[in-house]
Amino acid sequence: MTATPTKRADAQRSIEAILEAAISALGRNSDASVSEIAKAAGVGRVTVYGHFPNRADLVEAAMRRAIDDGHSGLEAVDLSGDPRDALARLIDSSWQLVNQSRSLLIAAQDVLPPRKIRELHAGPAERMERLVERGRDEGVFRTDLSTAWLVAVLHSVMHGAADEIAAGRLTADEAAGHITATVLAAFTPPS
Amino acid sequence: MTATPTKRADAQRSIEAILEAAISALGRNSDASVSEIAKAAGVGRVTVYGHFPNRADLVEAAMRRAIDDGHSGLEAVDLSGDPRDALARLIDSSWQLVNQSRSLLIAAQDVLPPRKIRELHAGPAERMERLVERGRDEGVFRTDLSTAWLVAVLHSVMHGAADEIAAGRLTADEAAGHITATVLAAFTPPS
DNA sequence: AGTAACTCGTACACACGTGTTCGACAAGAG
DNA sequence: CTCTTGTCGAACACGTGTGTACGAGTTACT
Repeated sequence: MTATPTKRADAQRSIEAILEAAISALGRNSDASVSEIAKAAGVGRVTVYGHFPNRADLVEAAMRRAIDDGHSGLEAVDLSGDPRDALARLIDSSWQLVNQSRSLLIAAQDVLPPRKIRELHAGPAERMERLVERGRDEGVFRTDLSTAWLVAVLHSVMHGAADEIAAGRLTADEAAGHITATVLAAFTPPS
Repeated sequence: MTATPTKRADAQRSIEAILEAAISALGRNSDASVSEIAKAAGVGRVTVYGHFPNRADLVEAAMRRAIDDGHSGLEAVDLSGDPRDALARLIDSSWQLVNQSRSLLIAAQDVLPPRKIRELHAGPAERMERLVERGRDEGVFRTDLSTAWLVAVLHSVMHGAADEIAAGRLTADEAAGHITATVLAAFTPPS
């Protein structure tokens, strides 16, 4: 009868540790096993299954957590003023997140259906799209290509930069500048 | 004593079928098993191991074959004249290949060390780099970013386009034009 | 025609990951 | 303090993929 509405403090700590470990472990290796994640969390493998029914559910929870954490930081970015400057600011802030959790994204893509992925990204993606739309309206971004394509290009270039860093041909410091310089040029209306 | 220098005609046919099936199967599913590949080739799984010691070696051979096939087609592309036009022509020809075998590339990345991947791509990549270099020398491509980065951007955008097609937000027909329009703008020197 | 090369199916050994069950034990909540 | 909740390790069942071994049958060279 005396149902316990909230989880016990003990359990909350475990869940916390597991999610953090999952983000970290999957960030390094996109197909890390549940055992590895449990070990990284300082927790037994069985305990993980006590809180998450599947590996898939665990990955989804980790993904959601990582995105939510990043999203709150992104919302602080000022998107007013010249869209080009605003885009540069947004890239500066987004880039770190994309670079750190790109392996986690791959893990999610392996396990989750595409629509789930899209649903998780809906929040951050929307702000980006609105900014691009505004730039198009104001004539500083090109309109001969669709907004969806321009956003996709931005994503591609960021992921490409992450690959270049992994390959050792680019340093993390240079990346943001390169991305901004490239994307801004790509978004400029053709003369 | 009477050593047979060349493989028997029988065996050559099998190897051929296996490689073709591997390219096709891995092109659809980057982690297709040896069984699947063998079945697709109309051959027993054991026969595959008779010609390729590992799954990794098989993937490498398939990758090499796919690249060589594509490379010979790419060599026919005329790279003289305005570097922008030449780049457009090269993209037109390269795009199909990248789009078709992107899943195969993923398979290769899963199994082969990065330096092997790079080594396999060395041939096609070199022509591309030389073209970009020439464009930079002639002042039509920007020099404030490294050649390596510009080439990486081109790759990223092509792979991104492949993703967009897979997601159903872009048709294969539109792709080449979008890629060219985007990359040409990205390569233009900043005013 | 004879011989070596090749192919096939089945079966085995092995490794790895997932998800579940069990019983003993610790820790939080009332 | 007591009882519920959570944790732990070990073990099990299951599935999947890799690579190897064997024996019998078939195909191509000479």
